[in-house]
Amino acid sequence: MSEVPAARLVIVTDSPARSPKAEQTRQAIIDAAMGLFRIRGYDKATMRAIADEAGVSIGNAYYYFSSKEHLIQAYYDGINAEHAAAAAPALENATTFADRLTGVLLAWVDVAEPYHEFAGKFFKNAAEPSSPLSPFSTESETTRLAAIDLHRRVVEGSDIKLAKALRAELPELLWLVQMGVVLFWVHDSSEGQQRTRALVQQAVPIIDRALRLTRLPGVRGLVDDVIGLIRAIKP
Amino acid sequence: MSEVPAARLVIVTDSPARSPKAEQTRQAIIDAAMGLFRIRGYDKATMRAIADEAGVSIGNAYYYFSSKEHLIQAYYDGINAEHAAAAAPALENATTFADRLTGVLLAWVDVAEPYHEFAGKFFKNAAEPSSPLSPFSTESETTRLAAIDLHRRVVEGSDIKLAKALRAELPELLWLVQMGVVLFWVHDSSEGQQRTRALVQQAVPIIDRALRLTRLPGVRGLVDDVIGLIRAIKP
DNA sequence: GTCTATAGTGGGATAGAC
DNA sequence: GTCTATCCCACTATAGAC
Repeated sequence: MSEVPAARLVIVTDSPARSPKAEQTRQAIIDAAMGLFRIRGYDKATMRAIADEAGVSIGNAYYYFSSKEHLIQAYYDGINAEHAAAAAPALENATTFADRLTGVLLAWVDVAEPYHEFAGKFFKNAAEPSSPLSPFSTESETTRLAAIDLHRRVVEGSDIKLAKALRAELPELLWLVQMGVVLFWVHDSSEGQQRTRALVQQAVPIIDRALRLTRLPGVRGLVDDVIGLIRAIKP
Repeated sequence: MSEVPAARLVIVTDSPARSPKAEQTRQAIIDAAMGLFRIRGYDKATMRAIADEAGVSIGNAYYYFSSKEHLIQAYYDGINAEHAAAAAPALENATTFADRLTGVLLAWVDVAEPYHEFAGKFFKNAAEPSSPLSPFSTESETTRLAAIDLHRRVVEGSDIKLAKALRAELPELLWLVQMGVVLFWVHDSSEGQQRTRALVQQAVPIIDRALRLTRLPGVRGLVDDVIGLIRAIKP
């Protein structure tokens, strides 16, 4: 259940341009950090210990990651890349909207599971608006757009029929749903995060039904207003 | 616009039992902290500076507040008390559901405004499950229940007609809406948080309409499922 | 460009005397 | 309840090796 994924996280940030050797060092630091985060927790995994474990000097660790938080950012990027990979089967095989969305959301829970224990520390920093780690920040725009794109594929490959305007906003709305799942997941201390999985499995059919109801005559006007509001508040 | 409220915040936590002298010291620390937070920002308002400003030693400051974050919690409690007071006129005078909800939500924005700049610091606690400051934690249950109670009064004093089960869950749902508003507000850098105010004013009528639609035949079954889900995931 | 070693700063938090 | 002294750690600075 709580195994580290066999494959290494392959990180895709754009910090210092890579030589093979540099890449190796960089990866060693990330591996050491992730290992220590899991064993000791975020606070007790000191930069000294991480550098030590990776077999480099503190100075060198800071050469690659300008703060302890940036180390987390690397981890965050890794989860996103893994998520895209883990979601691929669902996006290839499932045809109904509900199955596709469930597949993508559960894939995230699977991918994130090994890091659940210290994830709180990470999301804590992410929740602060001034932090570059915030999912709403410009710094994490690339990551965010990639995640939204995943949900664009959920919608586009599905059978669902919706008003054009709603369909256009839906990927972003589903990304917000995913953020909600993450918030729930962070607080979920059940074995293997079973409660989060149950939430996804029960919530998705409801979302699916709600979306189909938007074509109902009495509801359509309301949906237009919601769309209008969304567009008004987007920066 | 950004004035500190003239009246001192009277804090209602339950940390060390009060002697008059203790109360005085405690309040001096809070006053110093709030002043420095606003002038220098959270990070630069060091515990040393706060203790200094309050005329006590660092050790003494930690005697009253076991961490810098707990200093913020005291603050948070103060905002909630102020919010209840500021919401009272709306709860006494407004009769429609929409007006009552708008009044309560805008009262929060008014009360919180002077501290918008460093508010992000305490908001990030929401995301960290292990923190006693999390709005979902058992430690902040009293505060949370008081806030939910405010929304219970929004519902009870209003003209809205809803299915019994939905009506029972509504105060908690409205509290979640308020958390959403807080999330938006924290990221809102517009002058006087005008965008948040606009959001509230546009979103409330939509919520109002959506709630009234729940009595529609095609929608009723969906609402029952949502209620079922909510009850299933509540711990 | 990659890396080491080391010395130093500042601030959150604590121990223990009074 | 209050203080002083101290610890620990993130982070910086620097000087230089390969």
